[in-house]
Amino acid sequence: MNSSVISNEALSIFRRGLANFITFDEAEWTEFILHLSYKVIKKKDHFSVKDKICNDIGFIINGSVRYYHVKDGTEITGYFSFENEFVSSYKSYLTQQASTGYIQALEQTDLILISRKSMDLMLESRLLGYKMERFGRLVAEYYICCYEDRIASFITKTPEERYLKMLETEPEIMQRVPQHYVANFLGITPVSLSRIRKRILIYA
Amino acid sequence: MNSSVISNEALSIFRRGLANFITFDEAEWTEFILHLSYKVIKKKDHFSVKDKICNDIGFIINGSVRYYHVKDGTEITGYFSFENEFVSSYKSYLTQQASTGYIQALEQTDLILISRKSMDLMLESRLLGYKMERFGRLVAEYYICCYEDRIASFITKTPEERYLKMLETEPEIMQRVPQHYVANFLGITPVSLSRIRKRILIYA
DNA sequence: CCAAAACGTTAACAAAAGATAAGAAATTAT
DNA sequence: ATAATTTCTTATCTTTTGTTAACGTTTTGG
Repeated sequence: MNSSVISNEALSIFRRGLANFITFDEAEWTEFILHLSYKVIKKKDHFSVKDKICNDIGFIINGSVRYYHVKDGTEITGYFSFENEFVSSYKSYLTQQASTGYIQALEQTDLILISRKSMDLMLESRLLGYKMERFGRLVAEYYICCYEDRIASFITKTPEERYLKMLETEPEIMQRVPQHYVANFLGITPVSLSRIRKRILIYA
Repeated sequence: MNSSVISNEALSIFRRGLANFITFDEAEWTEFILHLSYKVIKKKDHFSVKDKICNDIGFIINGSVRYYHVKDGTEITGYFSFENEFVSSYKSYLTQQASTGYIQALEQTDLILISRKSMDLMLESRLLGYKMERFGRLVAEYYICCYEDRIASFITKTPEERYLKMLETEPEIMQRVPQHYVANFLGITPVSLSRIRKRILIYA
């Protein structure tokens, strides 16, 4: 692998981010980083593409991405990931089936990658196996919590309420992402979000 | 624990259901079932309640449940689980924080329970630990795939399309669940679902 | 630096969904 | 068995959203 090209700074950012889930001793870390690689994606280039298997989990050192689907020829953005977050077409990575959507860099994005092959090797590894099982479990459980909230918001909230909640809990999204992508993310059209914003302004 | 009261039939159903994720040898199974308990919930009784921590994962041997939130005094049903599926206020179970919703039996429901305490013990166990880490990972990953599809359907589909998709992929829901619950599940009101059904009938 | 593309707002109209209420049908409970 | 409750449909009206298009502004790329 090409771990040699990963800067110490990037590795240390990654290690800190991982600490939310798992910590490694030095021997483990040394073996672990042998399985990593580094990638820089230019703005608008894709991390993952429809109809292809997504073979990596990325960890964003710098930059941001959007997930989108194409329906009737138009792109519909479903989600974003920023620094210190993971990025993957998770279902495709897990099931090794073709992805149904795209992941595209919103700006130049630097990533540390764990390939599916590396992950499988680590899961079988004497030294790392146990810890990687746990790591995988904790990451998956973390995303389950996020997804649960997101689904609940679609069920129980109006688009306007979802927008207000988003301003409250993740206001940085509005700063970093074009508004029409945010509209899709909220499950509405860009025109509709513009109207909602106007409505709210009047009472603010 | 009270594994003694679990019928062999229920245990064997459970073991078959688990086989989608993990298989146990006899020694493991013997230890594993010591951590299980059995519960029968009467129709309309609750498996999990808002503002309380959900301390169990259930596996449905018989029956069905619905998940719902209460908003402005009205119940909004977000999901269902049936035989051979797990049931839990998953985020609450994982984070050990109060649940934000309810889980209620739609009919008399028989469950095998794994308490959070038992799960933690098994995760620490010499014999079972490794396997339970993997089990937890695979179950969480499975639900991530489900949730990803569900979120995508909210982003990319109209209510009518979601309804048609549901008829296609999980038609049994319409058979077993009151229609106004299904409406909530689709993110719309019962009146709206009734109209959609009428619209579709005309062209069918 | 300039042309092209992308972005956000607004308007006008159509379509869909929400709210409320009423009534029929089915289910449940006593 | 029948009274009560739940469920589904339908109607009316209001609100919201979708659609399309136009316009000005900003950003991007060559």
